[in-house]
Amino acid sequence: MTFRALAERLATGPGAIYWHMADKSDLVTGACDTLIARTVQDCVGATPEATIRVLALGMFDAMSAHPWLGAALASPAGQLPIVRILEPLGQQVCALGIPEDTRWAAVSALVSYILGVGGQNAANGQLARTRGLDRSEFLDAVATMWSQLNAREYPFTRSLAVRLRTHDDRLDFLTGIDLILRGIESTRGS
Amino acid sequence: MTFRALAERLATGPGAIYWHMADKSDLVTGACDTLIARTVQDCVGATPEATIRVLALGMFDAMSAHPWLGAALASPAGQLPIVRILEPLGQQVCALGIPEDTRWAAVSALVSYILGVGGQNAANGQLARTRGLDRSEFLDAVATMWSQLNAREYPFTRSLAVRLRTHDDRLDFLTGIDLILRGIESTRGS
DNA sequence: GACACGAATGGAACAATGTTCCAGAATTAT
DNA sequence: ATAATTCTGGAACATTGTTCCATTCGTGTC
Repeated sequence: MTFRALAERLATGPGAIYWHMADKSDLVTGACDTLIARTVQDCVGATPEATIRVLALGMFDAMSAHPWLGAALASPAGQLPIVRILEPLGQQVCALGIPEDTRWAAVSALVSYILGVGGQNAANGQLARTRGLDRSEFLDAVATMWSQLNAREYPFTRSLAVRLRTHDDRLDFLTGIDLILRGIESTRGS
Repeated sequence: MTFRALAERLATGPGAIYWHMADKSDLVTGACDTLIARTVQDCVGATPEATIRVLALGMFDAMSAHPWLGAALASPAGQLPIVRILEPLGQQVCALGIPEDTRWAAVSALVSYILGVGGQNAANGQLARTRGLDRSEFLDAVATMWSQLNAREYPFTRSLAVRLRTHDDRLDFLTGIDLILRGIESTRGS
């Protein structure tokens, strides 16, 4: 979304926008903020783990629905949008009974993973869009490239090529969350 | 790094560069590729877990040393640079004895986490640089902002503010990797 | 040795985009 | 009604990726 496009949609000029906003990062951060606030509120599950899953999935879906979110969340660090995600995750990790000295590691791993997947997905989507491919065409292209890799150097990647065409991003994402959750819980006993 | 700066450094014009490269993404992808290839080669540890740790730390250090890497790795998805990371991680996960149907989840979680942390760190660094802050000043600014948050809405984030000033990015990153590794290994039995 | 032809150069120009400027319109206060 | 402040919107500026093209360089040929 460019400033001129925004100005046209608002039937005004760029200058009018700059009277209300300092710069583009202001605009984007604000949009992130309201969107994430809406996404994060009323995320409750039966258990802390379930709540974390719901939160993570909410973020995943928000980033899928708004491709700019993934890219936008990468830049304003420590800012309000990130805190809006950090806080409920942290509260749930506390509720899990994780000792204080490992809470930060647990929460930071969750946040990094969520933002990492989101950013990667957003980039994939944007790449596909600029090339005029839909999702399955894009996956096909990647799978084909992977299957053509050198068999001796890239055995593992080649073995993934088939599975790639039919995989479910959302499910894989949730599996990753569960993986981290299990890792977190295994620290509780030690 | 802008094309004009690059042209000046090379004592030539932009046109000369375009004779050899298709566009900027070509240039960046190429740079990523050689850098990651160098980073990933000879990553060996005593055990698969240790090797994964070494690989991840290598990527972390490379992204710290070259801030553009984090941003660059977000865009070319499924491309060679990503595959260069995916492959050795996958091989080590295989060596861990993870059953085939959960290998993808394990590897994809690792990759997403590594890229997520890298991207976030790169963004933090860039933000700090544009504001002319060094690392400790930047952490101070974030810690101060966090400690001034509303106590009722953001208890967890506030409780992190103190710890933030003295934390070690590299160590936290490795802790996250260990978390995921433990989660991966706990799937082996089930 | 002169010439021809493709490879490579480098600087000017173009297009898109974030940003600033400013003359004026709209609104509000006195 | 007048003055001052707020707000608008379009023109202009700076930066950056990219393209164009006249020119130069190197190499093989007669």
